[in-house]
Amino acid sequence: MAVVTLKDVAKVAGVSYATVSRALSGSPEIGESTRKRVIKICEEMGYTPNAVARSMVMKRTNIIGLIVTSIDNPFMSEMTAHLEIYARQCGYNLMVCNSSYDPALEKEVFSLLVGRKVDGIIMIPVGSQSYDALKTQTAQVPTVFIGENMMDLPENYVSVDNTAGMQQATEYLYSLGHRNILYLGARDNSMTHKLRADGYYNACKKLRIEPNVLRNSSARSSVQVGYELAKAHFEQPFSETAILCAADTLAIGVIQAAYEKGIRIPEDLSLMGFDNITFSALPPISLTTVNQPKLELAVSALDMLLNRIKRPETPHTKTILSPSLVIRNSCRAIGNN
Amino acid sequence: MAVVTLKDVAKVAGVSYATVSRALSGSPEIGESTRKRVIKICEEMGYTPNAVARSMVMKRTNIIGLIVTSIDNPFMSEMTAHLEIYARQCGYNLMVCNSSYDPALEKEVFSLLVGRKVDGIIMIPVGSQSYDALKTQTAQVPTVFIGENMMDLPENYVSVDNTAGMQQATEYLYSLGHRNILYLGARDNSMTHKLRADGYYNACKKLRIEPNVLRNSSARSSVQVGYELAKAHFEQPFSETAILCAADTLAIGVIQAAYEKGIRIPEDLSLMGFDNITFSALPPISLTTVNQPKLELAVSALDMLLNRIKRPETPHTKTILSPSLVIRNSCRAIGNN
DNA sequence: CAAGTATATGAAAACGTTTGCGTAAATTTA
DNA sequence: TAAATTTACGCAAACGTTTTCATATACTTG
Repeated sequence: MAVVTLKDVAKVAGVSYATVSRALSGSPEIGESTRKRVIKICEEMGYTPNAVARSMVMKRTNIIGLIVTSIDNPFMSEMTAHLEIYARQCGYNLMVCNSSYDPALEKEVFSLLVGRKVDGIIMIPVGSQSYDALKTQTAQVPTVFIGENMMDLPENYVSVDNTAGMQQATEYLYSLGHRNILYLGARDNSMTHKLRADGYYNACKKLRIEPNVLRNSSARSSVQVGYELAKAHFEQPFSETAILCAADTLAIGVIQAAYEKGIRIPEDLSLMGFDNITFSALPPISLTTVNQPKLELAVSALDMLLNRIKRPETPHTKTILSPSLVIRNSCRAIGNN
Repeated sequence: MAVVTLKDVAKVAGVSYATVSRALSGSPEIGESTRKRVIKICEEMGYTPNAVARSMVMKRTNIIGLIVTSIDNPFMSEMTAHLEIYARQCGYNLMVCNSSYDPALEKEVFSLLVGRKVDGIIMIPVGSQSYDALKTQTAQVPTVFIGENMMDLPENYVSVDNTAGMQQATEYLYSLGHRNILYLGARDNSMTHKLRADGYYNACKKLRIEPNVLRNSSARSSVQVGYELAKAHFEQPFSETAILCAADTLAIGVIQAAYEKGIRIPEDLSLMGFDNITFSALPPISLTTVNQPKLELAVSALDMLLNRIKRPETPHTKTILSPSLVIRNSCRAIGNN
């Protein structure tokens, strides 16, 4: 069980351990014959370099920390998968932490990762307020935020153009003939949600239709919340021909409430979401929605982080990606003339 | 940006760095007054211990490696979330890697984690054959497998009693009056699937009904595969009143195929799955299924691993947990007399 | 109060690498 | 062929901790 180290190899090969190190690192300061001989011995002895010791001297761990609110959330887990695969290709490993939607915990795991000397941190923050809480911490290690739009704050982030996406969604419904569109699930405590609502309002103004918003006063957008909001709404008679949700999860809750009321989608009511989580593609759901390009978000975020790791002095950058419409079967055209 | 180290603190405090170390580690070999003073200075200077350096001397990283086939799979991501939270409570961080269902990659990331000097590895293997491929590697670091039943192989694993679960599912359908039950999706290359099929056969024998199996010849159980199998099956007239699927994903594919054929679930056909992935609870799906207790699997696996880390000489252990029926709305009772 | 014991602290080794510097041998140049 | 240059390698420091051992001081005890 004794682990074989550089020194062991050096002893067997009859060279100094500097030579072994150089043989392995591909340094030019070494003779070709010795290199081959040393490498052969390394293989025979089953030598694996100790990454911890290397980190110690190189002052670099090749680990990047990832903080997400909750891994078991389709959006996050998909992002995580993309990030892990791409990071590994770039020579980095991922240390993953859940913040569990708790700002205090978010701060705690951030410190933990700093102590671990990760080379950088990518995080999907609990909310925009994370910025203030983490201001001192993000100064200690290169950090990139994903998903949450930090506006003009001096932070690095990559996000989707939430406003344009929601505007596009509204216009799509309009193009199908809908004039009475309920916007369901606007939240006040999230910049992302504010921006999405803006998109809806913009479209309404442009298309000259009356905005109609059902707010979500809770802190999260979950299936449960969508269900409750819709259920209450369906109690009274309503005149909307379409519901546009601030998130896919909400839309799935609406489906449930509609089902219970005998309201058919899309025959009786058109429905749209936002995010394009994996669920939404499933045949029994088949939700028309706005896609967040998760792979591109992941790749951009990592590229941005790697850049900052190389050149920490670079000014902060933001990348805003374009969302796109994903048309499935939850909306139908209605006569409108 | 200069990071403050133990030595810096020692210099300011006017003590040796051994003393600082002791003050922080809660060693009793230190005067109460110095301890307080040192700790205060640490806080003032914003000192964070360097985990890498500590790992170096302690020969322990407090990192555990997690290898999953694919993070963006509801079963895995839920397990990962449980594992991360519990591991952190135990003082460990998680380094997560995707094997992407590729045995070669699985082997590669395993070595990578060994080089990282993780204290232990938890893995959801690509398949039972992973055992042979990794035999030499699992000898290098404490390893626990999750999900896949390794039978009597000398490995540590925690799994669910797949046979009992599927038997229970079959019996449930029987109790609802079903006598003609199609078992859909049996795979040959997976021990887990073999055991599940065994459960179905056992029940059939016990209940004296004729087994009826539709095999899956591909390597994975996906929604797509379920859809294709069911679609082909539905082309000809069939007499089954219920379909029991080897996995929830398959069942969701069946729902799609049924929907397209105008077959209503559960009115025309009862349907069951296995795993209880998050999807299955969603209202438009509402699948009756067999639950794998994911939290318990995660906790048992980590406990088992931590034990082996403490006492590597312990003989191999296996834990088999009990699955349980989750009754939702995809099955109905039929007259049978 | 002397001798012994307990307590608080410092010095230094160790963990396994990478790398700057020095130098002997090999090669080139004049 | 002597001098200059290049090449190949070894030595040892450094990275930031923890911990063993030694030791000086303070406290106990008879």
